[in-house]
Amino acid sequence: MTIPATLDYAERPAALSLSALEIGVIDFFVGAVKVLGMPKSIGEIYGLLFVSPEPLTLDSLVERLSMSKGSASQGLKLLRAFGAVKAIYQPGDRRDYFVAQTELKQLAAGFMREQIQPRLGHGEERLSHLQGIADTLPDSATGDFQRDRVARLNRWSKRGREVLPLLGGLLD
Amino acid sequence: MTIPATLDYAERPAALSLSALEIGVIDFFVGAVKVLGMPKSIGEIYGLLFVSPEPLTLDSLVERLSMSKGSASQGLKLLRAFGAVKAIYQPGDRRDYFVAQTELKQLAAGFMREQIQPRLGHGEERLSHLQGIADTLPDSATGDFQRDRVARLNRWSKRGREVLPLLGGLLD
DNA sequence: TAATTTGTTCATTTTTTCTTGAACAAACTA
DNA sequence: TAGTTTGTTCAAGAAAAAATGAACAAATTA
Repeated sequence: MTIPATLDYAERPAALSLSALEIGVIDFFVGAVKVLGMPKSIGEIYGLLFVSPEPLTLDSLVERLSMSKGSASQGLKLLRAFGAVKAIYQPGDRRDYFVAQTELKQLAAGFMREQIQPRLGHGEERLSHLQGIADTLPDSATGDFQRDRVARLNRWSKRGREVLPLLGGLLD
Repeated sequence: MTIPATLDYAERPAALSLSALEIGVIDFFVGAVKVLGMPKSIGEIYGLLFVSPEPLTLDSLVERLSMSKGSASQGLKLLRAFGAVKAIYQPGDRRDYFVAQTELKQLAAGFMREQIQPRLGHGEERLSHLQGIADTLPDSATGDFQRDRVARLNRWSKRGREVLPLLGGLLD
């Protein structure tokens, strides 16, 4: 009992309910989150919320994106942590409704806070550990060279701390 | 999108020939390239070259990092494309010798050119496709809303093109 | 020319990351 | 209270990314 090849869209029924514009916007965000190193489900969820004039429930995301409830729940959790999505109260309905936060500056701030800052923290720790080792290096040509390298890493780190906060200001 | 909590070079046999400082620096760069979405072999190669006072051959990288020749070759290829590593000629030796390029600004420029710009290009294409669809949307509340969203994406894109070039200037 | 060294490519294997779906808990409702 | 709806968690499976190693080519040397 096979279905004719020309009807293969029937295999992904829910995708039919997305308009060309919705598909295009989702596509855009899937590409964007890939650049930022995030799973595509994140881009799908944010993208659909971004084009939707109405708030959407978890179930409608699951249905329209043909995505598992687990992925949708996890994805929304992450997006809320970023401040990229917020839950809004709808009177007379127990379900959570979600809308996209669309201020670029806030999106960038959330990404910075949740993804970048924690990792930079680790880097700083590693760096001070390295400095400790560098200080014990012998007073040889190699020792001098390597101390210089560690000094360079410290300059990079300092420069990073100076530059990152400026980015926010550029995104108003 | 997940980052391993700890890196255990000390446990690996061939890592024995690496000093504590070398391990620490490699560790630092493995963390850094992960943040940038690159494989750890890239961080290992760059890290070892970064701390090494002498240029290294492909074979010495393979040996000291206990990495396959294939990975080392591929990694060096990518790092050269970035301008993060350069091959230097050693008289009387047929092998290629490699050194790390350590100017932060140039490293950033290479990363931008090889990784960021191409992906942004795709985004621009998708965006103009989206604009085409938006222009055909009916003159309804939903149509207006969605046209507005696409307009917002275009503003983001424009802002990105304005801001990215400024970054280079901040890294002197 | 045959053998050796050096480095690249790419199919396969391994590792890592993402998604799924079922079990569960909490909050409501009949 | 028993049943339903809503959403979360997490073990297991699927998919994607990275590393390996063997085959190959190019350059060199005996």
